[in-house]
Amino acid sequence: MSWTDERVETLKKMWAEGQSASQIAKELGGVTRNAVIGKVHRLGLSNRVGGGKDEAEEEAPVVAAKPEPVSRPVPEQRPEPVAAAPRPAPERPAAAPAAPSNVTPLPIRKAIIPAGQPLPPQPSANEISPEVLASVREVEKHAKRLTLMELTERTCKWPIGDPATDDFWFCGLPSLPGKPYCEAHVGVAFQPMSARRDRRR
DNA sequence: CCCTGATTCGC
DNA sequence: GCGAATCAGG
Repeated sequence: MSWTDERVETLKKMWAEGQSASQIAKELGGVTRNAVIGKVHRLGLSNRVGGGKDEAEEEAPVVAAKPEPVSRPVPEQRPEPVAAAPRPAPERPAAAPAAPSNVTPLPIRKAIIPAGQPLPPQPSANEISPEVLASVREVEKHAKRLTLMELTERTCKWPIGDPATDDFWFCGLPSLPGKPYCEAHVGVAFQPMSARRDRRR
């Protein structure tokens, strides 16, 4: 692969957006993150913050206040065509995590049905043992609260909170090799048929 | 160990 | 110019 104008453009764009070299490399394909970094330097568009080294994860403010300057209500034009939206978890386990939000320590949540659909399936979380639920809730206290963009192949992609509000993030704990979720969440996502059969209490 | 960018240097 | 190897750090 060579650095065609198009590829360079993608590189510039993504780098400007703050994407990491590895993410850019993945997007472009055919190159490693080293190649991307090398190109970035050759293009002279190195530092993007002004700091020197390291520039990794960033604690996402729980509530991102509106960046309204001081006296400029002018809604600046944001020409962001932004490429394809990052895809969520690729697979759908037997018991899809429809709304694990009911286990988060949040104030009373308004019953919002974002899709406006009846949500027929609803794999009733009642079929999950109290022990597992308890451990999951415990684990979620330690969740890394990652945003969609911060997820990788090795981070738990279990959604927590209400997608319709700002109280939404992903578990982010180390996922099991080959699995989309961490140990605790795999436990509730993948349940053997046998264990699912009339487990009442 | 996972990840990040920075630098070097043979090609 | 390119990018793997290496380095330095979180």
